[in-house]
Amino acid sequence: MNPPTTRLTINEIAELVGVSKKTVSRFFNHPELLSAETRAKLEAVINQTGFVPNPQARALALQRSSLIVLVHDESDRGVLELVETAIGDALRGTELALVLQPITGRNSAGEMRAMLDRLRPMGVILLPARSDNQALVSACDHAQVRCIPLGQTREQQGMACDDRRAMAHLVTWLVKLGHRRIGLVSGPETSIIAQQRELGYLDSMADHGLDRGPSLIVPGDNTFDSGISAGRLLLEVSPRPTAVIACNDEMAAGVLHAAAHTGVSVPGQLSVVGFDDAPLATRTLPALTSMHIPWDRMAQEAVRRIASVEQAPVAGQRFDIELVLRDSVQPVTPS
Amino acid sequence: MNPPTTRLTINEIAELVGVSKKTVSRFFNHPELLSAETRAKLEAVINQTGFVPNPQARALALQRSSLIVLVHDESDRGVLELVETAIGDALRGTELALVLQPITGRNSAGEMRAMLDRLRPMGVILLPARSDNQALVSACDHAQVRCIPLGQTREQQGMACDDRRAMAHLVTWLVKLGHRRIGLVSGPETSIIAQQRELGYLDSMADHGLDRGPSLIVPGDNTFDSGISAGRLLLEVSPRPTAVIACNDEMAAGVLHAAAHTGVSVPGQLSVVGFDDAPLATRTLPALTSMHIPWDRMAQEAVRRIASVEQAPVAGQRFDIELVLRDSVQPVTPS
DNA sequence: TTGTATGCGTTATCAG
DNA sequence: CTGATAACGCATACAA
Repeated sequence: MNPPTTRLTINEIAELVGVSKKTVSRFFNHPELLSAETRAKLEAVINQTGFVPNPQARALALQRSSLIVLVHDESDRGVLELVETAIGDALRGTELALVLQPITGRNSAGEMRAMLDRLRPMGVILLPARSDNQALVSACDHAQVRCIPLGQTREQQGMACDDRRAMAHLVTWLVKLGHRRIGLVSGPETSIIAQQRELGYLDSMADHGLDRGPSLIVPGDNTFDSGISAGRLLLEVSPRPTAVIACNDEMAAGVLHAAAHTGVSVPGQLSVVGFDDAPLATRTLPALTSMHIPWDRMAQEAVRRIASVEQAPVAGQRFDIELVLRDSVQPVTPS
Repeated sequence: MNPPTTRLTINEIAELVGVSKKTVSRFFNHPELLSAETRAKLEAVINQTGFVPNPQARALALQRSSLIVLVHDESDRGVLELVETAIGDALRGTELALVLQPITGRNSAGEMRAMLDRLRPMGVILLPARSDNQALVSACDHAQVRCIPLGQTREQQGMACDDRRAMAHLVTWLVKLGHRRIGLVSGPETSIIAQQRELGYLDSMADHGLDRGPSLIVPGDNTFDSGISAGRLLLEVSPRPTAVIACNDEMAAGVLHAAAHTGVSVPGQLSVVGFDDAPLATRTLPALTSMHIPWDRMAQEAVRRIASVEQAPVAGQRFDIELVLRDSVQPVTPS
């Protein structure tokens, strides 16, 4: 059942079947080049012995390991959590393993190159806001490592959603509920996703002829604390917004806290909506209405692309965003 | 600065310095066996070129990779998040990388052996409730890889706290605040940590001569949902508890929800305290008073032990638990 | 379609 | 203290 002491090698399999080791190797890498007969014989023995090629040796010969690296910048634990779980599921029963690589410093390209050089991974998945960083993608290209950014990027590669359109729809929905003063807690300025969402907000506010003055837009950095600060600011503008959109759930939770500290009830006096639909959205009180970004599906598709043998450069793919209704939004009550 | 195209190998370093490759190898593995002179020459060239031994080749020769595996069962994201971050910090600037390995199935020992066999990691860190599973520790021992369970275990190995004593203190503290009816949402029955905490609760309740009937103890499984269910149950017992302790923050958040749905105000009518002091504890409303388990320090110490060259079997180490005061607890108000 | 020889970059053995 | 040589397990020319 399980190799008792020492593992089988390709040599022993070869001997067992009565072929050369190269033939065994081919069974794994180019099975189509084998005669049906030898293939069958090999398959039998390999299944029976449960032989698996040694990944370390493979890595040395191939200059490429069986690792998938998830690069993140620790700025958004919610997304990380979602993606981690999804990749874990996708990798179950696979030979592949997931490496978690925080890259936070200024010299991110350098850190990336060093990592690539050490791990020689099979592929890299970039999480926002690292997915924006074209230098990281280039580093992977240069190292011949497949790289898939998650979330919108300038180059439209990778797995992404149409954040601009989704945000516009969200604003329209709030307007239909009677909201006229809608605040926005935006994400990091340098983030393409944050930019797109802000544009969607501006689009839609303009469409509805609503005030979109700068005081209604407060920049955040995706952290809970920045959500609190932004929320405080937003609650001070007058007339006070009746709804606030935050670019992720962490910040939305921060807005909830700001409201509580200011004595503003949610959703009674203020509606709040987040982005990502992270686990946190269900933990808060009231539970957060949130835009569901299918991070899990994007991650799983990314894994598929990386694991696939196709040589073609991976084309981008688009996913839909859906609104998940919970308890933090209410129609405006006529006063 | 950075290797432009192809990496340097030990051979080229050897040639550059004018020694054999074995000598270069020794520089990294047994520097004490080199003459001060050769060592100095090597050091100069190695620093200058920034040469780093290829981990894949090293792994093949040594039968051991430069990976540290974090094994978890997805039951407690809060702890995972804390530990992940801490390990990330500890590994910064190191050659080591962190792989994330969920092990959830019934055949956990089998999955563990397969992983060990494939990755041949430098060390394994076990998170609760996987740290309880002696079979997993044995699998590591058998494979000669260093294994460090986090949190209390039957064998008192690894990094742990005195959960029983801490829980007893917590109960005493609540009693001093005037609480007499104190409910407990316990963890998974099979978890040593959960057992110890329950014992601590029982100890202390008995010491204070308080009712510790079974209705005040509701089992949970560390998930948010189980916290909600347990909270509902606890709020129905009469007379109603004035305080509830949950064995982790996720479940404590669930109790918060149960209270909200039942119209019981926290901390006004019900005090709630959690365990772990996970990020979630600050996100909830009210923010959770929680027992701070130093998961970060335990994880970093575990990494240190794994990375150290010492041959001695790693002895266990004890850490302190501290109460972190937030907004979910209040003294009992005389009615 | 299959086998032979060689390389991948490092470490360990055992001489000197 | 140091160096030639053989592992480590697999993959890729190239030849048969």
